[in-house]
Amino acid sequence: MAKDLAAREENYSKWYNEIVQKAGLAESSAVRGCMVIKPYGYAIWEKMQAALDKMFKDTGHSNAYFPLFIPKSFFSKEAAHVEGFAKECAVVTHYRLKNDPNGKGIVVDEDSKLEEELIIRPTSETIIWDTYRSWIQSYRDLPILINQWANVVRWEMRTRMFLRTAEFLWQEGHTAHATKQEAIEETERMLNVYADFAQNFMAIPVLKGTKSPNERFAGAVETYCIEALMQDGKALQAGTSHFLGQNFAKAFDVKFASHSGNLEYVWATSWGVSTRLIGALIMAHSDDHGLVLPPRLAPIQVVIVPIYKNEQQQELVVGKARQLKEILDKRGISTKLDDRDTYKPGWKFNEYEVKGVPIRIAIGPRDVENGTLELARRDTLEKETCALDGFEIVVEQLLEKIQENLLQKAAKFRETNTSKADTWDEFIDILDNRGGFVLAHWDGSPETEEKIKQESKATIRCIPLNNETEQGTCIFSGNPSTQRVVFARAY
RNA sequence: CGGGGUGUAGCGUAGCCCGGUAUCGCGCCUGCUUUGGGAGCAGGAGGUCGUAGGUUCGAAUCCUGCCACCCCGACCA
Repeated sequence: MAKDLAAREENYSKWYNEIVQKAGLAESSAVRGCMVIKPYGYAIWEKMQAALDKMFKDTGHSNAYFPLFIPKSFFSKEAAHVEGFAKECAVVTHYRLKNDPNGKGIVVDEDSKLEEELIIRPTSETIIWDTYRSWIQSYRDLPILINQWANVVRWEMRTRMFLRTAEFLWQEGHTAHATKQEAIEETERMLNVYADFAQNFMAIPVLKGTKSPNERFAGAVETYCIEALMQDGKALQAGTSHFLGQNFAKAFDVKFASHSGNLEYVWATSWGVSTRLIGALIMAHSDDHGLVLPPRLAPIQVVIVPIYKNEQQQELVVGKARQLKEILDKRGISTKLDDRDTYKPGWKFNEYEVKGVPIRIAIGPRDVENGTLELARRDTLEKETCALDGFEIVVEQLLEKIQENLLQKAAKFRETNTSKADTWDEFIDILDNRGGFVLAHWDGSPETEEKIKQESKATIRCIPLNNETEQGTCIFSGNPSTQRVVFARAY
C-alpha cells in the first residue's frame, strides 16, 4: 500500500476495488448502487453471521422475521425517525405491469396504484413496534429480545461496495423492556458484544463511545457505537447500539401494566451491524498482495497445494495431501485441497494469497521423501519447512498466532495514528498529514460541531466511554470543555 | 442534484485532434514442451466501437440529443 497519505487517498479506492474484485468477493449489480455478493464473499458473511448469532443467543436473544414492506403511514409516527430516513426511501406505488398500448414494451399499469404506498424497509423499528403493541400487555410479557437477519434498502446518493450500497444485508436487534435501566443495560451489553466480535473475530480493535446529538440515530435518545480505524487513516463506524427511550413505544402506543398496575410505556433498544463489516475487514488488514483474513473468519483456513512433475509423482503427492487434509478436517480446521491439475502451483499460490487464506501448505515429492511440508503464512508471507509428523499442532498454533498478530498489528497501527490536538492549526495539520483519530476538546454545542465538520471535513466519531475528564478549551470556539472527544475523517 | 471524467472483445486498453469498418496485453480454445512463486512456443476463436439521430461517397473518429458508469461535494451503517 502506498505510504504517503495523499497518494494513499488517491489510490485507496482503486486498491480497495481491486481486492474486492480479484478476491472474488462482490461485483456491481445491474441495479444502481447495489452489489452482487459472490460465493467467497458470502462465505465470509456466513462466518460473521454464525459467530454473531451465537453471541446474540448466548445473551438471551431469539431470531424472528418481519415484513420487507412498511406502510408509509408508519413512518410519520415518530417525527425524528421520519426526518432521518425520508430522503433515502425506495417506495412501492404500484403492483402490476401491462403491455404498453403503443407497443413500446412493458409499462406500469396505472390502474394498479396502491391506496397507500409501501416503503421498502430502511430499518424495521416502525413495523416491529407496530407488532410489539399486540404482543405486550403486562410486565410479564417483557423483556422481548429479538434479532432479525434481513436485507434493507437505503437509497444513498453515492454508493461504495460493501461500505454503502443501496441494498445491504444486516442484523437488527429490537428489544422491549419494562424499565429504563434495563434498556440501557441492554444497549450497553450489545455494544460490548459488537466490540468483542470486532476484536476477537475480525482482529480489529474498536473505540466504544456515544454519538454526539448530531450523529445520533433518527429516533434514538442515545446512540452508542464502535469506531474502527482503516489503513488510510479514515474512521469507519462498524456498529451501533441505540437506546430508544420510550420514543417508539409512544409513537406506536405500546403500553404495559406494571407490577403496581399502572399503564406504562415500554422502553426500547435497537442495534445492528451490516455487510459493511466485510468492507472493514478488507480495509483493516489487506496488503498489496490482496486480502488478508483473520483465521477465525476465513472460509478456508488452510489450503494445500500439491506439487508434482508427472503422473507418478502426482499420485504420490496428492495421496499424501489427502491424508493431511483428513487430519486437519478432524481437528475442525477448514481445509481445502486444491488438486486441480489445470492450474500450476505458482498460479495457485497467488490465487490464495489474493483470497487471503491464512495458511498455505505446499507439498512435493521432496517433502514426501523427507517427511516434511512447507508452511506459508499469509500475514507475514513467511515460509518455513515443518515436519509432517505432528504438523497439525503446528498449524493449529499458527492459526492462533496469525489471529493474534493481526490484532496486534491493527492495534499498533491505531495507536500510532491516534493523536492529541490542542489548537485548531494542530488539528488541521494532523488531519491533512497524518489522518487517524484525533483527541480534542469540544465545547459540546451542535453548532461548533457543525462548523468543525464544514471546515475540516472531520466529524466527532464518538465521545469515548469511561473517558477521563480533563479541563481544556474547545479547539474551535475556545470555550471551556471537560473532556476530549474523538475526531476523524470518516467513511 | 451541482463540478469533473470515461464508455472500443469476458477484463484492461490504443486509435479520435488530422474520417477510409479496429491496436495491444490479460483471459479463452487447440497442440507440444512444462509444473518448488502468476509457464514457453506455435496456431485459433471472439467486436452492431454505450445509444438515437445528423454531416459525409464513407463515421470508433466530426456535430446534437439521450443513457450508463467512475471520481469530487450534499446524504449515510
